[in-house]
Amino acid sequence: MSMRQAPTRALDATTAASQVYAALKRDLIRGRFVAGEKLAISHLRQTYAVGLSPLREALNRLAAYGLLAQENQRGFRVPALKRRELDDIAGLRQQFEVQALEAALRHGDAQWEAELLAAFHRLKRADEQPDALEHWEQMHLQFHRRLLEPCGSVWLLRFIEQLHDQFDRYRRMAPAHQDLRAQLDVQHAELVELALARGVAAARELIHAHIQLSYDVAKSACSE
Amino acid sequence: MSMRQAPTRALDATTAASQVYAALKRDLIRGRFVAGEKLAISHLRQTYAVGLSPLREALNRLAAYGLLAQENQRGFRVPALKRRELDDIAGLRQQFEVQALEAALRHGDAQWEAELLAAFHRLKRADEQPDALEHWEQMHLQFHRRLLEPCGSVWLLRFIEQLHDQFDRYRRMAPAHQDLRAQLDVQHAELVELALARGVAAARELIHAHIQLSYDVAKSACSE
DNA sequence: TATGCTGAAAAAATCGATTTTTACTATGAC
DNA sequence: GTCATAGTAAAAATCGATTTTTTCAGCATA
Repeated sequence: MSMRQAPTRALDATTAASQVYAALKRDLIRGRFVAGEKLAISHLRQTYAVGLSPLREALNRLAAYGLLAQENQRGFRVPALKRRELDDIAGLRQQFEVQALEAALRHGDAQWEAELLAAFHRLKRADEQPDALEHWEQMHLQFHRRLLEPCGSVWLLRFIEQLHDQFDRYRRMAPAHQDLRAQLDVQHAELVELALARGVAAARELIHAHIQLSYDVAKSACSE
Repeated sequence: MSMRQAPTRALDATTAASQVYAALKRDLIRGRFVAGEKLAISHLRQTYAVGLSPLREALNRLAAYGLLAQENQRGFRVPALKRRELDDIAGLRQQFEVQALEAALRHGDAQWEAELLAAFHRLKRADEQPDALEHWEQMHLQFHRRLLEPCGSVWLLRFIEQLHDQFDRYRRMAPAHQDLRAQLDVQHAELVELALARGVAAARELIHAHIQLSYDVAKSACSE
C-alpha cells in the first residue's frame, strides 16, 4: 500500500472554539440577534451544537473584539445600536480608509492589481451563487480588504477591519440596506479603475463618499 | 441589630477570569515572559492559582486583544518583538495621539483640568510608593488616559490604549528604559501646562516628541 | 402602596476528568 | 546516513458535573 492516507492534519482542522467564534461573529454582524439582547448561554449551546468551554471561549474573544458586551457576573449582551457610536465609527472609518487607500495606491504592485481585479470579479458574480445575499457580503468584505492590503500598516488594517465589522452591524440592521447594493457596486468599479490608474486624489474622494453612502442608510438602524 | 451587613455584592467582586486576565496582561506588558515563548498552560495554572476554564478564557481575551498569539491546535505564544511592528505601532500612536490631544484641548472643561492635575500629581508622587517602579507605570498610563479622555471618540481612545499597551511591551523590554523617566516627567509637566493654556500647536508637537523619545529607546528591544 | 427580606429557581462561572491532537523518540527500511 | 513510520509522552481542547452568584416571586413590614 504505497497510497498515502489523508494527511494527519486536515487543512480545515480548526478548533470548536474557533468555529463557534466565526459562526457567532457572522450572525452578530448579520443581525441575527436583537440589539441589546442578553445571550442565553445554554440556548447558544444547543443552537451551535458545542460544549460549554469552547462556547465561552468564543464569547470572551468576541467581547474583547467589541462585538459583545461582558457584564460582571451576569453574562454576555449584544451591544445596543447607538447613533453616537455609529457617528464615531463612521468618522474613523472614513479617516482611516482614506489614509490607507492612498498608501495602498502608492505601494501596490502588479500582483496586487491582479488580485484586486480577481476580487472585483468575484464580487460582480456574487448574485449567481446560492444564498446570494450573504455571498455578496462576503465578497464585498474581501474586496475592501484586498483594496487596502498593501497600505503598509498591519495595525491600521486591523483597526479598519474592526471598524468595518462594527459598521456593518449597523448597516445590515437598516431596513433599506439592500437597495444600496447597486449604487455601491458602481463605486466599486470606479475604485478599481482609480486604483489601477493610481488616481490618488480622486480615490480618496471616492472612498470617503463610498462610506458616506452606507453611513446615511445605516443611521436608520439606530434607536437613539 | 440594625448594623448593616457588608453589601451582597462587594465592590471588587470580579470573576476569576477577569483577575487572571488583568494579572497576565500586566505581566506580559511588564516583560515577565520571554518574547516568542510558548506558554505552558498547566504551569500558568499554578502560577496564577486558577482553574483551567477561567485561565483559558483570559488567554482567549488576550489573544483577541493582540497581546498573545493563538496557534491552531497548539496553544498560546508570546508574540516576538519585531522592529517592523514597533515602527508601525509607534507611527500610528503618534498620529492618533496628536489628533486626540488636539480634540481634547478643544473639548476639555474645568472638571477635566482638575482631574488632569490630580493625575499629574499622583504621577509626581509615584516614587514614594512601595514598588515605585510599577506604581509609576500605573500612574503614567492613567495620566495619558486622562489627558486624551475628552477627545470625543470612544473608538479612537480604545485604539490608542491598545497601541499604548503594545508599545509599552517594547519600551519596558528595552535595557535603558528606566533612564528615560526623568526626561519623560519633564515633558509631562509641560503637557499639563499646555493643556491648561490650550496651546494646541505646541501640544501637538510635544506629544509627538514625547512618543518619539520612548520610541528611540524601545528600538533596542527588538531582535530583528 | 412602597420597601425590604427570604428562599427557591435560574443562570453564570468554575472545576477536574476525559478526549483529542501534537511533539518527540526510537526503530527499521532503503 | 537519511527518511519514513510507529509508538509513547505531553500538551491542548473539550466535556459534563459542581459551585457560586444573580434573579425573581412571595411574603412580611411599615
